[in-house]
Amino acid sequence: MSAPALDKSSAANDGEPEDSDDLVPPAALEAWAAMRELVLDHERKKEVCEALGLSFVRVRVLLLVAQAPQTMGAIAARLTTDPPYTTLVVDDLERRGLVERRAHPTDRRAKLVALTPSGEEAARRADALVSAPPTRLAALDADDLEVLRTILAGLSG
Amino acid sequence: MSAPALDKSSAANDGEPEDSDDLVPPAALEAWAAMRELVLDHERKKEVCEALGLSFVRVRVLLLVAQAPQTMGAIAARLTTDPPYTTLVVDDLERRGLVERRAHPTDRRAKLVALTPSGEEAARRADALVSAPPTRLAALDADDLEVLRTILAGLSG
DNA sequence: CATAACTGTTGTGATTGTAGAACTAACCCG
DNA sequence: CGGGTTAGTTCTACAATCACAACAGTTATG
Repeated sequence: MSAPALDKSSAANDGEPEDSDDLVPPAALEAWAAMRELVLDHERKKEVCEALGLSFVRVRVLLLVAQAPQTMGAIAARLTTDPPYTTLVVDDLERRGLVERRAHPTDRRAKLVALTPSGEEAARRADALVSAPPTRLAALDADDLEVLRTILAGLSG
Repeated sequence: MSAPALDKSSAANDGEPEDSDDLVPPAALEAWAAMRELVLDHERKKEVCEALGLSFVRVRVLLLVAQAPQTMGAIAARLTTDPPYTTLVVDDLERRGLVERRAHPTDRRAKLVALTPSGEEAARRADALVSAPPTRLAALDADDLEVLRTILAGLSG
């Protein structure tokens, strides 16, 4: 990469309540930039989508529901899609036999979206593609990787 | 987050030439998962888009061209959009006075897309939002951050 | 020079995602 | 019970993205 032309002297943000720190350590900025580049460069939306024959939102639903059955609201919140569209997407996945809507145990209004067996299979394939680290990461020293893992493990919310 | 339900015993991928390693260190898998979660969780497409009044592809073009003027082809390749759509997006940005098409110095077919002054201003604002690290990252020890920065610096391709 | 390859554009159409109002069914609370 | 709220759906209209074919101008190649 050549030299970036942007003056990044003030990377503080103004409006948002989140990360409203005024003093961000430079090391954090650089580490963040490197991580962003690594992750965003390696995104394989195209590959995953055409491997499963699904649009990316649908894959995200699959991957989310694979962790645990979710209500429609939870899915919408996590994917930042509005309720109508969420309904549409889940309808489609249900029509394909990948998910099913179950009754919510305590709230009869809500529905729990869960994977069917073939949905699990699809989710597994998607996950295999998505969670394979890029070569340049996997090629690091075992020691460095261990350090990375340890530090980053503390961040998982 | 509760326990994931997917069996990730084999995260090796089959088809792609890239990362075709069969032996991926577990630490790499975990580090990768943590980084992905951090980056993808923190994406602020919505905020950036409504801050600039532009769709996300347009913001990406701005950010890309901010590094250095690019040909249409280079933009299309980097954003994985096809040429026709790239033309459309750059047209729009040009109409808004954020970028301009200049003549390519050596190839008269090609055009170099560069930022106008107000485009630079917009890119600066976008960058400020996008490159601000999440709080949980910035909140790490100075030592840990330094280690992260050092290890990750070696990966920037 | 003639042909082939490349860069970018135009035009058309399909697919995907976004936004809003209106509605049903179920829950909650006084 | 009755009014207010929530979860999800339907319907509508629209913006954004993607895909395909055809084209002009320029460059490269034999």
